[in-house]
Amino acid sequence: MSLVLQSLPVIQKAVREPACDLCVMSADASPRDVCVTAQGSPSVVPRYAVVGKFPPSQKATQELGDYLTEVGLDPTEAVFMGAVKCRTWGTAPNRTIIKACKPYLHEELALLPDTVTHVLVMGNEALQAALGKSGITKYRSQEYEIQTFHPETKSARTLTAIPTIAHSAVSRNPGQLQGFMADLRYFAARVGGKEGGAAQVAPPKNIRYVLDKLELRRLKRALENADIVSYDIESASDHPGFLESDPSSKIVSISFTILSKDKKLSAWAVPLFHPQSPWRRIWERVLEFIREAFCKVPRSIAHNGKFDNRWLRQWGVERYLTFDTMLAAHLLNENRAKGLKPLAHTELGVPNWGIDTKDLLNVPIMEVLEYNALDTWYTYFLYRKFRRQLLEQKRLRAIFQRFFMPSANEFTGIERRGVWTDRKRLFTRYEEAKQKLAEIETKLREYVPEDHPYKLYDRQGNLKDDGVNFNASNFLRWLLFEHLGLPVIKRGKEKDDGSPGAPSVAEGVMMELAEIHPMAQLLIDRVEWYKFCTAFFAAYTELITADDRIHTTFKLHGTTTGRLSSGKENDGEKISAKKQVRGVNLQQVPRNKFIRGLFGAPPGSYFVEFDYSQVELRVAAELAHEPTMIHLYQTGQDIHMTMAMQMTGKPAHLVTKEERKKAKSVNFGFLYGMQWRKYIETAWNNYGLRVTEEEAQLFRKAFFLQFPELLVWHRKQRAMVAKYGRVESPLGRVRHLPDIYSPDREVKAEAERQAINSPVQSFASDMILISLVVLHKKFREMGLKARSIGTVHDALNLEIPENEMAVALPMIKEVMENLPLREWFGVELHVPIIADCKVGTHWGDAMELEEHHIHNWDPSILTTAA
DNA sequence: TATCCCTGCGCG
DNA sequence: AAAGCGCGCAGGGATA
Repeated sequence: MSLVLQSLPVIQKAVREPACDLCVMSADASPRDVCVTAQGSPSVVPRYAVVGKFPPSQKATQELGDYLTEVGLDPTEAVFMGAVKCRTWGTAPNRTIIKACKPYLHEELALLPDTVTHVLVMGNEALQAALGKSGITKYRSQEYEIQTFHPETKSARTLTAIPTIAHSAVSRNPGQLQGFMADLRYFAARVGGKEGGAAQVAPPKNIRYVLDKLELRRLKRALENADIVSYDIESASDHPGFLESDPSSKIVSISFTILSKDKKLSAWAVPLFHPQSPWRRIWERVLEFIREAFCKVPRSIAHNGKFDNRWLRQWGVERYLTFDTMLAAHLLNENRAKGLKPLAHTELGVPNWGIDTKDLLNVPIMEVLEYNALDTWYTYFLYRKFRRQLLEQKRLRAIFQRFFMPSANEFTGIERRGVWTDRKRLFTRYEEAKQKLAEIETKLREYVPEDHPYKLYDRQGNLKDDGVNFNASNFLRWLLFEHLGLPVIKRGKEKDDGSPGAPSVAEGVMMELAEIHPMAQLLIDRVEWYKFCTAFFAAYTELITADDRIHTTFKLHGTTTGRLSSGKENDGEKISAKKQVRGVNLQQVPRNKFIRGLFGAPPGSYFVEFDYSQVELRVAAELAHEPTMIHLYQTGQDIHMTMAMQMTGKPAHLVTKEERKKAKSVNFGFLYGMQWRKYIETAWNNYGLRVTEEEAQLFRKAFFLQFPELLVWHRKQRAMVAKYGRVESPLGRVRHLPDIYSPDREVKAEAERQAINSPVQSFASDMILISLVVLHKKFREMGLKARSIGTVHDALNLEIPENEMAVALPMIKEVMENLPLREWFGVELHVPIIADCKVGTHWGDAMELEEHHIHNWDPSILTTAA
């Protein structure tokens, strides 16, 4: 269908200013393209409006019209407007331009006929112009009001705006399509006049508010007769990280949606510590009253239930979670937004029912309870939908049941347990680090001139601060490249306006500058100590709990491949205006004794690390059926060492650990599609090694000559993703790569490399999750107190009592090297899988055990070796 | 003051 | 023409 657009005469007459010179755009445009106002189909009564970046062009509108048609909207019933009214080529609209043009748009909006009540706002520029907000990914998918008032016609209007991303962004990155279409469907339903959008699920007819003893007893009976319970807590804490063990932490309310054994559905909300709660003083007893009935319900559902379970466990409620809707959503589509609200929106068509959860204690109790109950209500309906989808996909279902949900439950314990931290070392070493940093900065200051253009003055003109900042600041760039006149070796990203990026002050650049100026080496050292102080010691000292342990949150939904991410509970959480809540990522603890030596096991136990040796290379060898690699592994050889020998030209016994580690990054680089140019950079940055272009090309060629099947496998993955738009790991984890259909070659090539990497990374990380759940079961069966305390991608960290070591070590090795892959997934490996073991009182001092020491544990080997 | 984007670097 | 993958945290600078 072709769409013919014309300017709407009423709006054009009132708004258009052909001589507009409020910004630079008009100078670039031909006269007829200056100040192009609202367009629509003549002789059709418009029913909705669309705001984009520019006035609609025929081609762009046609494309958009197809999307609109797909969700049931008639594009001829639309009024199209631009945030910027001039049609130009070459000039990108910045904030100043959008601001200048904004009044025109609001005049247009004020003049829209009454048949138009909803506005689709597409892209960040339109968002800025229509709503005065910036950050489309944050504001999309929700409803906002636009108040318009036209001074001449004296007409006031309230329009409902629904922002989404620009459809041009969708064409470039097809990965965005799903969320975009959900937004359009939602918009279409609202234009259609349906209250609550395209809601497929109605809210509960009534919510049972448990405010007295009678209702509490009824709730208990309902739980006793329940087949399924969906649950959710609201919590509050003075501790900014919301750690449940903080003395100030309380459960504000708890809610349930219950499906009884005779299939009746009901929603319940129980106020607990809320200030207006009738149970406030005895809330813990109320929880205890329903504890057993709640824990015995056969099936339990929650959205990110690991969080709720940690808090409930703090007050003695041990509820095993059988179905987590967030994790199911992630497994079914790793790319989508996983919050309850966005999922209810895209999957059930339910509009946001949110309240500001930051200040729950000051929200009226009934609002909190309703909100809390709706959370469980919609969680229940998400469960029904996702359960059906998982039942249809056997392999995903196996993953979900065999180890995804079990490991989620295991991480409840791991996060609560935390990792033991040597308090004494922590605080003394922090002081040492600060001292070291101060020494470096003293030396650096010798190169700072008395006069420099970065001094800061207060209002009285007194010197406030010396403006010296050795971080990657404008001051540092001035000092190095203007004052000292050192050469600019590399620049950052080009600016939007085409001007060159700022000179890079990264380590690789400093390594080159170190040959001509002594300051560069000092800066390299400073960066390291600064990072130690701020990102590690500051966070550790702040977050260590009274029992000498540091806790992190592991997200099972944190990555696209199935790896875990580790860090703070909520991204972007803040204490105050300036200060972020600190988080600890226990997967990025620096690999040196100074910092890894802070963590360990308390007296009476050992810190034990089992890691899969070269696991990604082994998996790649398996997936590629690479005969040389497989042979090397079957004969017990080390591919990283082979590469290290090639790079250094040293024989095996002279290659250092550090050199081998660096060769590793080169192997992974080539394995996953790195080109020779990037290899030159890698060799220099990681290795301090100068490689010529010829050498780089030779090395890469040699790598693939040695392992020729890898290239065949690369081709196979590229063909696979081109055909299906997705790839799968051997266990059936799916990585959707819609960007493979992008017209942008760079975007497409990126998707191809991801298609190569993903199955490998997925499989390797799933091996650790499987280890975790099998081991946990073994520990329980064998009555051991040994426990996992965390994972680091291909490694499992444990805390094992001294008297269990002899039994635990060989058992763990046996389990990890012989996972039930055939029994659970029908997968058979040809490459041997090896788990290496390190033991120590502290992580940093842990010693690698020889195979016979694993089978014949003797604590004295730790001391005799030292 | 709050937010966004970028740089830089810690880990696998 | 050019292209390793996967993360989280601290900080600077621009902008409204």
